Amino acid sequence: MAATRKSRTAPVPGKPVRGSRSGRPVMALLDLLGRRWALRVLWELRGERRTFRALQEACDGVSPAVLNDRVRELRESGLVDVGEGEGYGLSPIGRELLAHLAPIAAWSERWAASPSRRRR
Amino acid sequence: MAATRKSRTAPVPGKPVRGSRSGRPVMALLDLLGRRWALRVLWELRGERRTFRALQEACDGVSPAVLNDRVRELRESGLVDVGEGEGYGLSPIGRELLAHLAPIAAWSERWAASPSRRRR
DNA sequence: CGTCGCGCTATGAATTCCGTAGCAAGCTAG
DNA sequence: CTAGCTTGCTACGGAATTCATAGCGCGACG
Repeated sequence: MAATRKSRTAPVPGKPVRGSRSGRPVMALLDLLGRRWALRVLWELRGERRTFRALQEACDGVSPAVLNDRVRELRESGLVDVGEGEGYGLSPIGRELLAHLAPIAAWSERWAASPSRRRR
Repeated sequence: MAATRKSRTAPVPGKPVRGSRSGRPVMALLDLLGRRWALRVLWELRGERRTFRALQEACDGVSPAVLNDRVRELRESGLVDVGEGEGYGLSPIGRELLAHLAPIAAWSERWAASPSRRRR
């Protein structure tokens, strides 16, 4: 079919997702956030809203095809919304998720200095 | 000699990673966790340690090639360790990360029931 | 020896992602 | 009206990643 190109379905809690048939919300989340640029897009929206092109630039020039896929999935899952002339931004529940991601950014600083990060 | 196959390099804080040249730890983390199965592997190790095959089964039969890649990356970044005859498990700092991921699982339950997941 | 489970590799195909180019629509100014 | 600009997004070919399946080498049994 492919109305346009590819109509990949965004992972939605309550339905089976890639890698899990259980339908547990956490599995849908792990699938959604495990896609390339998904976490980064959310991260770059943590502050103010951004237009498509501003978001693309913030994500180090990610290709618009992929960005559009991620943004659509994040909108379908309700984490991101669009406003007329306002660009993209986090929805209320999306902002809740980011609130949990913030301490992880702080953790990553400790991680960077961690001695357990040995290479081999 | 790491691998006969292409040994992809794990993202390491302090060095440029895919999609970001800044070297900021949070970018390395977003790259590391944005790879397929990475979050899921950490999630399945949140409890007790698991052997390679047990971990594979827990992840709905992910292919061993990918699992080995993820596990190697997670080990190189110090989040996961291996014990002789003990299988894979979280390192101390890895357990710190999971502590932050736990409330996100609780959040996902609220997300699943969220009405904002229906609009647009 | 035969068999088992283990960690892990090999391989070819399917899917996803990337980089670049460019279109249609909505301005704004001349 | 026409030219020039920005914005959201699609097209396309090629590169990278992920997938499913088969199977190797090893050690522990019996």
